[in-house]
Amino acid sequence: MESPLLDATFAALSDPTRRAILARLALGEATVSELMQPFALSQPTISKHLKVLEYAGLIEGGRDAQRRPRRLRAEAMKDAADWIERFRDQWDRRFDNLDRHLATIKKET
Amino acid sequence: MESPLLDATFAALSDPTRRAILARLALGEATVSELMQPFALSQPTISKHLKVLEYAGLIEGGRDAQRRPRRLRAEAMKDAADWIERFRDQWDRRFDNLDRHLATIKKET
DNA sequence: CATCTATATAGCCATATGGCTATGGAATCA
DNA sequence: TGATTCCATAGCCATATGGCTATATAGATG
Repeated sequence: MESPLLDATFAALSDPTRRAILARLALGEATVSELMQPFALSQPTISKHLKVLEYAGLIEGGRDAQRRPRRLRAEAMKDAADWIERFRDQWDRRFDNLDRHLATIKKET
Repeated sequence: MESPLLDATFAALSDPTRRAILARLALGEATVSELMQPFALSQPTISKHLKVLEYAGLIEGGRDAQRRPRRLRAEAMKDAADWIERFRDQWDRRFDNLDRHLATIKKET
């Protein structure tokens, strides 16, 4: 039931800067300087965001000389998507049941 | 690009208690006392969680005498699901491109 | 070696979050 | 009316979060 990683994933997704970073990384690997570029934020602030994303398992880092290029890890994202999907299934079934129930009532009258 | 509601939705989903409450509400309307029942948490704490969920647009409240039954609103959840899905599309396309690229390279050798 | 580039880390600050207790208010019920 | 039930609100506390500046470290380069 409980899932600290899922907690961390949703929390990571709750910030617009981090979502933008993920969107950028969906296009391919990028260095910190590159990721920093679109934002009016300091470099340490970006590094902090990257740490949050890494903690959530959403990205991982490599190394290329002084650079620490980040790339996506899609699995954590999938866990989040799965939770919502399972939720939606349950929700949909509920309406199916309601539909059947209403149909039954209609039949009975 | 920015979306305060999406921020709020993901933030709301990042807490296990709130996800459990949503799962319960997927089964149908429930009062605060009913929602409280599975948890070792005080009533005001549950009310606070409900407020967070309501702020995120994930639930809404009705009234029945002293009771304040809550029910789901699926739309906000859908926004979150949509964001992830659009993300995944982009991500998948990237691999498609990579596949094509590799195929091209292979052809050329 | 000296320096420059790329990034991380430390530490500060203000605000948000998640828990609690205490209290208040509205309906119901005796 | 008075007590009880259901819930909200206020206020406190500890910790987390998101921003910053200043500084440290690692690798490249003159």
